[in-house]
Amino acid sequence: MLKNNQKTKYKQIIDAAVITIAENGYHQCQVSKIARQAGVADGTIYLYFKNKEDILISLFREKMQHFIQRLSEIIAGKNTATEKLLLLVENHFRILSENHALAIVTQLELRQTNKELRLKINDILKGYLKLIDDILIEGIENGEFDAKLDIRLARQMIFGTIDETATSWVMTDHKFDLVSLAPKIHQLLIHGCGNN
Amino acid sequence: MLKNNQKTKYKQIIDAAVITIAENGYHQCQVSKIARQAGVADGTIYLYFKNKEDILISLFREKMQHFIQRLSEIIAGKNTATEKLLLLVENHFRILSENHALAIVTQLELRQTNKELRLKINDILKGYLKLIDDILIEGIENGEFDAKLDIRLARQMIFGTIDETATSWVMTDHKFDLVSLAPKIHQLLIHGCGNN
Amino acid sequence: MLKNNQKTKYKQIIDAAVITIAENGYHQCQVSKIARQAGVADGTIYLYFKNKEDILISLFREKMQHFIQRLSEIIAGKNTATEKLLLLVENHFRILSENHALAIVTQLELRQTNKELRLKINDILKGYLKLIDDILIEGIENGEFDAKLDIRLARQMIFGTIDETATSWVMTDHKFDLVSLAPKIHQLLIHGCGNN
Amino acid sequence: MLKNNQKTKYKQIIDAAVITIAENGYHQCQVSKIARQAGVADGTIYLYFKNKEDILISLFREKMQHFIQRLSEIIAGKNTATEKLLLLVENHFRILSENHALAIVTQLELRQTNKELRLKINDILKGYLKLIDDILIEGIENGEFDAKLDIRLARQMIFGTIDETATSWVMTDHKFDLVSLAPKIHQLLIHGCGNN
DNA sequence: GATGAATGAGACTTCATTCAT
DNA sequence: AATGAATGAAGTCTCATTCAT
Repeated sequence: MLKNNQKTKYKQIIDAAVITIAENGYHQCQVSKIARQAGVADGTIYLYFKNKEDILISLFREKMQHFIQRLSEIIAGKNTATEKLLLLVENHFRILSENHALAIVTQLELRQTNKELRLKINDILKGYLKLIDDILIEGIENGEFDAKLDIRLARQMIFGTIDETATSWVMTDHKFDLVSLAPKIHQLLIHGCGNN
Repeated sequence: MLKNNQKTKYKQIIDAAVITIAENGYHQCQVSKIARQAGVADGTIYLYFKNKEDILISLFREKMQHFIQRLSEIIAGKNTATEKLLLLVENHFRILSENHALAIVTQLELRQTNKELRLKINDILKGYLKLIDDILIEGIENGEFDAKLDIRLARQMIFGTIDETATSWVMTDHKFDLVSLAPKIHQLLIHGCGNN
Repeated sequence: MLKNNQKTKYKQIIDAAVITIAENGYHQCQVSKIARQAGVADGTIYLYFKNKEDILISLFREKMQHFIQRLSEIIAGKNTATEKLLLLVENHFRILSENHALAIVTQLELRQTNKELRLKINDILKGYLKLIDDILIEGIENGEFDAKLDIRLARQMIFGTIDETATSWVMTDHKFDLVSLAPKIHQLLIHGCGNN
Repeated sequence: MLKNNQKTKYKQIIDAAVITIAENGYHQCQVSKIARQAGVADGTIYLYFKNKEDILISLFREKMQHFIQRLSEIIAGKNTATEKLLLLVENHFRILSENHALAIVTQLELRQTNKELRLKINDILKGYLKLIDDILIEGIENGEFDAKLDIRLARQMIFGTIDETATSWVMTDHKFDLVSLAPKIHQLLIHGCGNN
C-alpha cells in the first residue's frame, strides 16, 4: 500500500512534468509549476527526484521503457524484417500521435539540455536502437537486406529519418497525420531514393 | 572604412561566439564570455546584436550562408543527381570536420533553444533543404530517382540521416572520420537497406 | 517503566545530538540526522523536544548539570580556594578531554546560535559561574585572594581564560594535551603575568 | 577616480553589513537587506564580494586592520610592557564602546559561523594576538613579567579575559561602562587573583 | 507512543541588458 | 562608437515541523 502510494506519486509527478514541460518548454517550466500540476508541494518533488534534471531523465526513462516494451510486443510475432521495420515506424509514429505532449517533450524539450544530459538520454535510447539493430541483423541473415549493410549507419538512417519526420511534425503543431506517412517512409528506408 | 570596421567587429563577435559556445555550451556561455573572447566590452555586443539569442541566430545565418554557397559551387557543374547527392553528403561532413567548434554549435548547442528560436533556425535551414530538393527533383526528372518519390519525405530522410550521423560524431567527441562515411551513407540513401 | 523508557529515549536523543552536531556542525546537522543516529523517527524527536533549538538547550543543560555536579564533588572536601581553583581548571579540562564530541559542541557549535539562545545558554552557565564565585569568595574571606578583588571581573578572567584555552584546543583538533596545562594556567590566574 | 569609486562602494557595503548584521543577526540578515542599507542593488554586492560569507570575512579583516593599526599607534611610544598592556585593554574596550554595532558583530554574530569560517577569522585575529605576544616578550625581557611565563597561555588569558568581558558587556546590551573596567582588569592580568 | 511522508516558506546568486560617460 | 559598472528579476532546493495512521 505504501509502496503503491509511492509509485502513484512518482508517476503522478512524471505525468505532470510531461504536461507542464510540453506547455511551457523545459526552461520556462519551474519545479513549482510541475508540483502544482501534480497536486503536490514543491518539496515533495524532491522526495522522488534528485533535482529538476532528474525529473527529465526519469521521465524519459519511464516513457522509453513503455515505448520499447510496446514496440517489442508488436514486432514479436512477425516473420520478416521488412514487416517489422514497417511496424516499428508506424507504431513509433502512432505512440507519438497518441500523446502530443509527450511528443513535444521528446522531440523538442529533451534536446534543450547540455551535453552531459544528452549523454544520459542517449544511454536510455540505446534500448530503442537495439530494437532497430535486431531488425537489421535479422534482415541481413534471412537475405531481405543487403549483406554488406553497415548496421550502425543503417540504424542512423532509420532513426534519423524517423526522428526528423517526427520533429518536423511537432514543429508544425501536428498539422498532418504522422502515422499515415509510415508506409512511404518504410519504402524509402528499404529501397532508397533510387529508381530500382 | 567605418562600415568596414563594423563588419569586422560583427564577424569578430560571431567567431568568438562559435568558440565560446562550443567550449562552454550555450547555456553556460555568458555574453560577457563572448565579449572577452572577442576582445570587446559587454556593451559593445549590443551595438551589433539585439540580444543573446540574436547572436545565435546571426551566427547560424552567417555560417549557413557560407555552407550553402560552398555546397552549391561544388555541386554546380555535376551532371547526375546521384553524384550531386554524394558530393552534398561528403562536403557537408567535410565542412563540419574542418571546424569542430562550429560542428558542436550546430549539432548540439543550437538545439538547446526554445521552439520560437527553433522556428527561426528552421527558416534559415530552408536554403539548405532547397539544395536537397533540387537534387531530388533533378533526379526524378532525369530518371535516376523513383518517379513516385515524395520529395518532402525523401528530403527528411536525407537530412535526418546526415544530421543523425553528424550529431553522433559530435557526441563521441569526433572519434571517427566523418567524411569517409559519405559513400556508404550515399549508397544507403540511394538504395536503402533492401537487397535490391 | 514507561517513564523510564521516556527518560531513556530522551537521553538517547541527546547523546545522538552531541555526536551528530559534533560531526556535522550545528547548522549542517539536520533533525533527521539526529533521529537516524538515535534510531528513532524524525517525528519522535518532537515528542521529547519542542524544536531543534530545544535539543541544543536541553543537551547543554543536561551535560552542564553533570559537569557542575562532578566538579562540585571534586572540590568539596578541599581546604583552600587556591587548591579548589586548580582542581576546577584541571577537571574542566579533563571532562572536555574525555569527550571530544561534547567539547566540540560546547566550545564551537553552541555558539553558532542567535542572541536569544545565547541568553538561555548563559542562564544555564550561571550554575558553573557560581562555582567560581564561591571559590573566589572563599579565597577572599580566608585571605588567599586579594581582598579588593572584583568578583565579577575575576570570574570573567577565570572563565574567559579556561574557555579561550579550551576553544583553542578544539580548533587545533585536540592536538595538544589540555589537562597538563592546568597548573600553569592556575599559576597565571593566581599570580598574573607580573614578576611578583 | 574609478578606483576611488570602487573603494567607496566596497566600504559602503561593509559598513552597511555591520549595521544590518548587528540589527538582525547574521542568519537573519539577508543579502538584500545589506544591499538596501548600502543603497545598491543586490547584484552589486557580488561585484565586490564572492558570496555572503565573504562579506563577513572581509568586514572582519577590514575592521581588524584598523583595530590593530590604532592599537599599535597608541602603544608605540610607551616604555613599559605594563603600561602597554593597560593601553591595549583600555583601547580595545574603547573602540568597541565607540561602535556598538561593530561590537555586536565581532562579539556575537561573527561566531555564528562554521568551523571553516572560524579558522579564517582566527587567521585574521593573529595580527592582534601578535600585539599581545610582543608586549609579553618585552615584559619578560625587561623584567616586568615572570621570566618563566608561557607566552601562549598568557596570551590566551589576556585575550580570553578581554573577550569574555566584552561579550558579557554586549550580552547585557552595553549596560555598563566597559572602558572604565580596564584598570581593574589590567590589575588582574598582571597580579592575578592572589593576595600578593 | 511512534512513525515518516508531506509540507511550503524562504534566500542566495546569476547574468542579460542598460546607460552614463 | 565603445565601455563596463550597475541593475534586479527570478528560481531551485532545503529542512524544520506536522499529522494522519
